[in-house]
Amino acid sequence: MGTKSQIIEIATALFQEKGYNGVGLNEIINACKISKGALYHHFPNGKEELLIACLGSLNEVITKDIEEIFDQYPTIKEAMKAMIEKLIAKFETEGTITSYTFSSIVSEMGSLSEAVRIACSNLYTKIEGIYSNKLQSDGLSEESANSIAVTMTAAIEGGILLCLTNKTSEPLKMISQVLLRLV
Amino acid sequence: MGTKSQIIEIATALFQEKGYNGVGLNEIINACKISKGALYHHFPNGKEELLIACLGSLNEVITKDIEEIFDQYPTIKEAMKAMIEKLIAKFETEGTITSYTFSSIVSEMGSLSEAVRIACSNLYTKIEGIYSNKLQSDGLSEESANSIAVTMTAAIEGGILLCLTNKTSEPLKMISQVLLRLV
DNA sequence: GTCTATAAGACGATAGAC
DNA sequence: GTCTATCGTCTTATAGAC
Repeated sequence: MGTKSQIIEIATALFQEKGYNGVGLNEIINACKISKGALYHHFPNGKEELLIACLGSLNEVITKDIEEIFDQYPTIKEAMKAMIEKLIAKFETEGTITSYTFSSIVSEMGSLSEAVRIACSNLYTKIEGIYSNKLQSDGLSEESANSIAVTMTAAIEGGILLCLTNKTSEPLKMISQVLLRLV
Repeated sequence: MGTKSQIIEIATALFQEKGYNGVGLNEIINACKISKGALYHHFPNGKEELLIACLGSLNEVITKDIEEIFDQYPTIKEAMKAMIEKLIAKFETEGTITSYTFSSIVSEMGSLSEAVRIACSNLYTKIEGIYSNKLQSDGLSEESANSIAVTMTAAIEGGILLCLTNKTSEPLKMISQVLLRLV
């Protein structure tokens, strides 16, 4: 079923870029070239159901994407370096970053439901898990690996915000250097 | 001039918590117990003018607050530790963090104006500057201090997002430990 | 400087035809 | 499964009285 997954794909990018409240259903159906009726056929409970579907899809995409990079490189140092470089390259060509971030949705959580919070929490947990596993296979203790994994997740999410705000990829470049010094 | 500054104060907290698009003018005037006419008297250009006033006010408040903490402690290590502990204490008593974060506004920037982006950029630059100065007075080179300052800014902003998402202060506690190891 | 009343439009959501 | 038409609500913003 192409339509439903196409809606999810397009809506995900819009939500990441502008936030949940920053995107209207009209904007989504225009971008997808479908009608309001079609949208509500696939998501009978409306906009928030669509958002949660987007977060679920994002979970799969991000996990697959990051795991692929992490399988390519033997140590966390190399894998992390490659991952952030990919992020920077995308930012420099496209002018925006949507890849591994959903801070736009998280930061509006004060006006969203508990189901959304849990979906976001699952996503962060999954990302942290990938980092932590690689750190442990590099020889770190579980406790130490978890702390660094959380810091990496936070620094990258924050770094993306800084890049978008300053319209330059410098913050992520600096952060990459500093994070690599941690391991 | 009580009214105008009161509007700014209340609106700032709401914007930080729910994002720019997550807060309506009606919510703001109800919280301030004023009328729509009064709001537009003080901010003739409407909601975005109010937002920019809020970011300017936030600039003063955050700077003063962080500088006060940083003046109290001789090294960045102690100052940063105290700052994050203050953040955690506030989160644990109030259940939310609005203090030194405006990611909610930044992350909606895709749907906001250039003037807003610049106001946010100024804020991040100012915070980074405080960290960097302290790092340099601790003996680090300018280049090294700047990299670490940016990483600290990003990690704290990201850490706040993780705390709000997971409804626990653990992420900031872990991040504090790791960041302090950097200096 | 603050108020009420109102405008014009966008919002999310629904009904019913095809 | 997709469409159009519509509903009620909420949005930002304005006008004009006091």
